[in-house]
Amino acid sequence: MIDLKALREDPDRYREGARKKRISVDIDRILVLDERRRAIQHQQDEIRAEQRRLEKEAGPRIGGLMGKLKAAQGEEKARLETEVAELRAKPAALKEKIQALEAEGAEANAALSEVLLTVPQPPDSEVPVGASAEDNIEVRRWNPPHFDPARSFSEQRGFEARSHEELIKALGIVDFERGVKVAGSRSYMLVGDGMRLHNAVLRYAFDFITEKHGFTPVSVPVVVREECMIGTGFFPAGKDQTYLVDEQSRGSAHDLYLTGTGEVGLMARHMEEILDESMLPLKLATVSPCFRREAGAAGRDTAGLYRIHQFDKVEQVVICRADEAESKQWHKAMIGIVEELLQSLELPYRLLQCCTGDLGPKNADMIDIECWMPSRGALDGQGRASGEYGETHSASRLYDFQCRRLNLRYKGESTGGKPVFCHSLNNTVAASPRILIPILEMYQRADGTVEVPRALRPYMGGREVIGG
RNA sequence: GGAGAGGUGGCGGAGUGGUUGAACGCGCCGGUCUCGAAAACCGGUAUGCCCUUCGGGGCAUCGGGGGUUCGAAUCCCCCCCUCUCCGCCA
Repeated sequence: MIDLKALREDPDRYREGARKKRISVDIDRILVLDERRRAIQHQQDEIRAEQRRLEKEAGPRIGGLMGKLKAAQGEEKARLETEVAELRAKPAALKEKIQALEAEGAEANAALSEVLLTVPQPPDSEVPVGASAEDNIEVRRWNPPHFDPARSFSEQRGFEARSHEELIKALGIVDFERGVKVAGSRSYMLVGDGMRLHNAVLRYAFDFITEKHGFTPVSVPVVVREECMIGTGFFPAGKDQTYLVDEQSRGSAHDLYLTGTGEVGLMARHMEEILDESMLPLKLATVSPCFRREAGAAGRDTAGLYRIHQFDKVEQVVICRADEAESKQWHKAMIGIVEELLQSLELPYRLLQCCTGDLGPKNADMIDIECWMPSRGALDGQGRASGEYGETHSASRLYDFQCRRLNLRYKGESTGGKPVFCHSLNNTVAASPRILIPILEMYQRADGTVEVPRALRPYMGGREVIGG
């Protein structure tokens, strides 16, 4: 949610922000609706004030007259009755006016809040302007010793890389056929060492973020109410990317939605709260299943573990004071944690500064982290992939956009005791099975077996190899 | 699924038709006392929107919506949510 007052004062900033994000939103309509709403409210307030004045003087008079009326007779009685009726009529007339205005105001309000929810957070000025992920800008790369994605896999390793799909098939560690039988396209079932490796990564990542970096472990509901989806900024824009649990047709009051990330539960946990400044920053981490419909992605990345409907993810979230420098610092820190994790897994990666067109409605700034995946990218003459970076992490900085929607505030000395919306940030720690792609492909050996990364061995019962 | 109880300010908890935006307690802030602190005592302490000559003023808000009434936290209707017991169940 953006600040309506700020929009009123500087509508161009929001026009420009939406334009840069390639999101269409009618700012003028908001200004008109806002103007109308305020005019109506103003009228309503004045009439109400008048009504209250009347009611204060008319009440006791009516009481007095009613007393006299009991004793009165004939003309006197008729006169008193008329007077009482007059006294009663005035506020009644005002009430009708108020009700008419109320209806009008409610309409304007509803229309306004609906459009307001679609106004994206303007991107930070330093975010490069661009149309889509194509225009994202590489910030830096990191390579483990003995491997550089700039040179071919075979040159460096002495054999041709197999894709994770080939490796999986040979090792029998993912059952796509039966996954599809059970749950439809983009479904899978991890089996044996596939499931073990998946769990190992998640447990490693979870311990990494909670034990090593002090984030508080929390579990999250993954079936949530709509307020949580709106509050965290995923709705209305992402509604068709989300699975709907239709409970209304069964007589329940509300439908529920499957979350696409643990971020929803972690953030929504604190909605409608006023935190004491001393509690901040809140550093939270969870591991949860994530569900994504992948609507509009038909035909893209259909094979393998890259784009699937359900996966598990360790997620980190920070809720901090409304301080630009502080939240920027947390953004860096959260990215640093992921870099440390990927380096410990010795996976080549790069950081991308996402351009405005790739940000999504809620972000002011976003850094993607991509791991090197030998099986992706353009094919050569022999049908061999050249390898390509593939997105595995995404670090978002949102200022108070999300907390405004969630009505998540804090107060303390620095706010002068007044409640102020918090800032929030989120970043992947590890999402699996997607992260298994670079792990399997980078750790494969000439004989088709896969070495277990050193960091994961404690989580694999000390095993060093999968297969063979 | 069946039966019942309840939703009031940051929290606890009064309040069943008339200056009640709301007693009282806790918490918090300021002051007195003290070398300092605690205790005690005194005072203050909701949010949102709008207007403002920046002193302040107006309106709304007691789960949500509608109704009765000159007037509703209080009465009536509908809805939502939470809790307890029973049933089922990992």
